[in-house]
Amino acid sequence: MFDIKWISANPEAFDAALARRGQSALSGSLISLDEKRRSVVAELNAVQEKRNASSKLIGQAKAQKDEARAAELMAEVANLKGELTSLEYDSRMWELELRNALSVIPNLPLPEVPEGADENDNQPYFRANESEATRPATPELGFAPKEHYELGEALGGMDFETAAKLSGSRFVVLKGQIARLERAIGQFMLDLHVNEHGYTEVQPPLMVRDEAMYGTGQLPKFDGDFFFAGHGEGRLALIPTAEVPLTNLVRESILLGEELPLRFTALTPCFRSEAGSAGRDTRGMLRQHQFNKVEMVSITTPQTSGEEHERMLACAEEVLKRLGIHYRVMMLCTGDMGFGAQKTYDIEAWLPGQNTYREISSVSVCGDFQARRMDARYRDADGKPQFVHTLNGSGVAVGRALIAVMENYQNADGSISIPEALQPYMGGVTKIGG
RNA sequence: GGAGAGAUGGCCGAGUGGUCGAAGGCGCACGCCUGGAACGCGUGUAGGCGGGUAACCGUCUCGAGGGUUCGAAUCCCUCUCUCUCCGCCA
Repeated sequence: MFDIKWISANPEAFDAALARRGQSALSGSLISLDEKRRSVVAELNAVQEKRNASSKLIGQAKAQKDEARAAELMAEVANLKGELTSLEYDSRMWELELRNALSVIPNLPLPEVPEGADENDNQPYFRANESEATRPATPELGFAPKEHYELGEALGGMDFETAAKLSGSRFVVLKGQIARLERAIGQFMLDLHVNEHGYTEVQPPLMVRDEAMYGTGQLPKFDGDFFFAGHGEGRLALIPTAEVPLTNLVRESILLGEELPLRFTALTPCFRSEAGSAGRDTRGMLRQHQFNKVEMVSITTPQTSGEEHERMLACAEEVLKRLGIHYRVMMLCTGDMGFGAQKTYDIEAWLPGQNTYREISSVSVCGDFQARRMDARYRDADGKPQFVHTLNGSGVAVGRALIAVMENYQNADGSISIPEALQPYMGGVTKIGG
């Protein structure tokens, strides 16, 4: 959500940034909408002022028992009534119109974000002092690696057929040590962020109101991408990511500057309809309707969101370093970024079975885009309320981390070694199968 | 699911139709007092929107929305949420 005042003051910058996202110019129509709105509001205020002044005089006249004077004033005010009603209606309408127009505009990319159409234009990202060598190496398997579902099915721990009987496609039943491994990965990551990265563990609701979905930008534009459960007359959305409840934790509030940054993390199931991805990644558990994910959310001041973004990326990377899984970091181009993001880093894990990198985490800074939608503010040094900045990142997707562990730690006999970091969570088990 | 109570500023709490954005207290900030503090005294202390370079002015907001009225925190309707008791239940 954008500040119409900012757009009015910087129409060229606004349209230029939109153009980088492949959107046509909007400042002209938005500004004229706002001008109409403001002129109605100004008129409404003037009439209200007149009415209020007269009403006070009526009170005084009545107090002095001057009924004649009171009657005269009352007649006067009665005439304003129709005008008032229609102005109130108009101002509400223009307000809504402007809000609706603003609510479907995606966030603007930061200057350093590379311009591009799709994922092919994303750019590898390294910090200073960082290179391939500072990240875990690819495994030297010495045999033809299998894909995770081949391994999982052979081990009897991954059952897509039965899941289909229960729920259809894009679901899986995990069993035995594979189920335990999935749990271990989630626990390990959650503990890492809580114990070492300073995040507060949260167990949020998995079903949320439309308002919460609107706050983080999932609605109104992407209604078809989610599951909804009927609830009374209305509905509740099954969260597509814990970003929604974690970020909305601060909605409609004014925080103290000293409280920031706030850092939340949660391990939750996520639900996505995958409506637009028929035929993509249909085998295995890469793309499911339901999956677990550890999410990180930070609430910061505008001054610190940039460095928090780097910090959050490092927190997510640390998961892969500890698991010893090779990965790369990509800075998403303008065409590949999500609706609410100003800048996004994707972490892509190396999957030997697929012989490619696949996204396992996405870390975004949203500026005040979500804060405006949620009305989440803090008091700055002058005590003035300002919108916070919000960030979110996976730390990381559990289902995909399971895939990565299985494919990277597979042995020639189809067994899977357990990375050291996970062994305490597996009751000391060092290998599955074999 | 049944019965009842309630929602006011950072917090507590008064206010049942008229000058109330709202008494009083607490908290907080600043000033005075003090060697320094406490005490005491004084001043200030919500947010949105519109106008204005600004000081400031106007307007809206007492859970949300609608209604009655010249005028609503106060009256009426609907909704949301919270609490208590009963029933059911992981």
